[in-house]
Amino acid sequence: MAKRTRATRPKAVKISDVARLAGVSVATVSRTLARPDVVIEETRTRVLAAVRDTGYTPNISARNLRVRKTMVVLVAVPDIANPFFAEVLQGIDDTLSAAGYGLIIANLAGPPEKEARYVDLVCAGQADGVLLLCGHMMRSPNRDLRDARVPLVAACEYIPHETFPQVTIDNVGTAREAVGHLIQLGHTSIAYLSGPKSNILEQQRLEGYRQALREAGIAADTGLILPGDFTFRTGVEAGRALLALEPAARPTALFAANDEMAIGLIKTVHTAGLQIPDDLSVVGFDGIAYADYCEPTLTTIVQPRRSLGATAAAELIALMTTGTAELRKDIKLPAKLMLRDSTRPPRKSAGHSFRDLRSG
Amino acid sequence: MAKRTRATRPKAVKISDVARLAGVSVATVSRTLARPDVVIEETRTRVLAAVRDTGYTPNISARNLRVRKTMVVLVAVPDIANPFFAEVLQGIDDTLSAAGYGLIIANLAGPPEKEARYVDLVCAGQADGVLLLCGHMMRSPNRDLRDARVPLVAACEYIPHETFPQVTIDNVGTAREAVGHLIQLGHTSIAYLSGPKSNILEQQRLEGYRQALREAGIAADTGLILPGDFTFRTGVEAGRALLALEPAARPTALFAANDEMAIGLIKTVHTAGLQIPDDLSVVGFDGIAYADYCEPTLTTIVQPRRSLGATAAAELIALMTTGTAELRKDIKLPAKLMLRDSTRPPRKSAGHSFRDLRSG
DNA sequence: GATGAAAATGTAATCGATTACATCCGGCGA
DNA sequence: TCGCCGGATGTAATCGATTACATTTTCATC
Repeated sequence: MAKRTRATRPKAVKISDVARLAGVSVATVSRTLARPDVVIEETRTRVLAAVRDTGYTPNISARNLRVRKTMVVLVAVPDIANPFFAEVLQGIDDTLSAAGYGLIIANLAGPPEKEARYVDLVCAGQADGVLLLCGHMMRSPNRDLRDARVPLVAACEYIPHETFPQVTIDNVGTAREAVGHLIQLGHTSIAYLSGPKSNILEQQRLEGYRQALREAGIAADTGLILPGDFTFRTGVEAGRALLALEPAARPTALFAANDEMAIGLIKTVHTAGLQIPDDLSVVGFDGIAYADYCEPTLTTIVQPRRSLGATAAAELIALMTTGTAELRKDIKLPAKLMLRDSTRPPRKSAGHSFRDLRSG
Repeated sequence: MAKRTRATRPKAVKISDVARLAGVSVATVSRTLARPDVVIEETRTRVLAAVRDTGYTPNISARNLRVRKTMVVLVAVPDIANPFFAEVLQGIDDTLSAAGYGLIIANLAGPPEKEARYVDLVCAGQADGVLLLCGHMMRSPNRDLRDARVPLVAACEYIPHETFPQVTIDNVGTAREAVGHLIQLGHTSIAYLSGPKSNILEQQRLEGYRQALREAGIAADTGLILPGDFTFRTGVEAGRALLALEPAARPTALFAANDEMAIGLIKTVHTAGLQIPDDLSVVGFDGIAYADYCEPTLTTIVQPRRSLGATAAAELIALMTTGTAELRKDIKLPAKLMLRDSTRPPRKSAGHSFRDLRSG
């Protein structure tokens, strides 16, 4: 007489079915599956046979309800279509799914109410932990993610003033190294193609740029800081801005806060007739796959994308299983400068680093 | 006295707490939240106030256990780092999360036992539906995804001999159109850079290529079919193969089964001194973002990536909620040829389509 | 063979929500 | 006034697994 209002999934084998078939109690079945060593050999084989025959698999909702765990973690990603994050996600996925966790991906590109929905979901206990790749604490109108009393770990983008573990690279130091490479080559007029000012990565990379110039005794010229927002499009715009300058006033090198902008810029100035790297050396940041595909290939800072994800995931697992683990608050992973075809000494220079050329 | 073996999440507000505070029964609270119209105004406001004061959110595991639903769908993706799928995922995510579903992403790049784990997970009732972007039926050693008795929908890659809905583009027809464009321009020696032979998309695109040649009365030259596997690397290799040919024997145009290979090939032959499109016209397939970033920009077939995802998701939702809906088995979405800078009439030709030049 | 500890298994409470069914109450028609 | 109807709410069964505690079995030892 059961009238099915909604689509109902039929007949599921449950633990009591297995128990009946094996001639044991449900407790024994559960134990056989959870801790095989505590049941006697003979019972175990009987139970396992029954499990196989019935095709039993435990109902996860029931288990979760009982043990108060969900075995899923939520990963907040700024933009899933961004290849950089896609690779970080791979690392996360590898580690987490090996440990038996499922992951819900919260793609924050899109309407902001989505973020709120995800926060509520976590607060409702739908996840055992959260991985933030998004550079900010997620909020919903009434709650904060912290209210969820769930372990948090951040990766890639540093979130200031927080106490949970964060897995990042040394953006300041690596940016300094990138610009240092240009200086080594003999460049003294080095532009910076920036990200959105509010972004922490942008702030750190800009700081690295400044430090490198300062160390080399090169005066920072604010006219050489081009606005951008990490997208290809703004790279193109920056390229046009460069072309609009008097040739003599043009920088001989440029450090871009990420690869996408660098590639956009290169494409633009290259089509306009500038030679890369002869007329302009370019260094990017991130090490996305296309940095190695474009023409010329891009010298860039390669971030350990998979490791960033995997490390953060491992840290979160530790946190989730052992409660408050030893909080390694700031975990820095090494990023390295990958030399490719987009950098070279400036034309006028002999190739040595005559740092005081600038003082004219 | 509660000794916490595992990390236990503390104090969760439950429905009975709300009921007590509001001075009503749990049933009333549940009803207030599920069907506000059946409780009287005064009670409703009292309950809602209690909900707000306590910060109550229902325990999803408990609800799922009771109503036998999970509100999550599993999405099987061949490779999450592939920008094409990343965008399809966006469409899926938009639609699904708007409808209140969470999504578990099964990234099939990686060890095959992962696929099995996901199959088991679905069979265990952990998902209400599955979206397959992977071109094959998922399996685990003992089970098939069909055993899960859960709605399935496939998208992007067609899976033959199945009865569930599939959302794809007309690969044969669009490939024919792409090659037709080259023929229109006057090309008669047109190479094909193929995908892996076992892949259905490859088979369909190859078929489209053949049809276009046949219609134009051009004899298919199997020497012009270059092996590839959809990766950038094989595009590079194909480029080298092309360069190794006698200049006179080289095709004047090439159709690549996807953009990534096309870009790899262009980069390779371009660095070697061939002019694109003057010496070689190239058409790609997919319309990934980089097709518009590379130098020259790539003429390609643009797939409606977001719509593919969104449509498939919508179809799955229909299936999940209304049981066996009207099964629109094959849903074809339009893809369009995007003309950019990588195609042009062949050098010798006047630019008109003198199709019978070949018979010379 | 009795004894007790340890090992194996069983019983039943529990997790937190949904919902069929029971109950209560007010109002309306006869 | 009685009885009935229907709307609002309460009671308690239920979903399916885990596990504390109870009970039974095993077995080494004297």
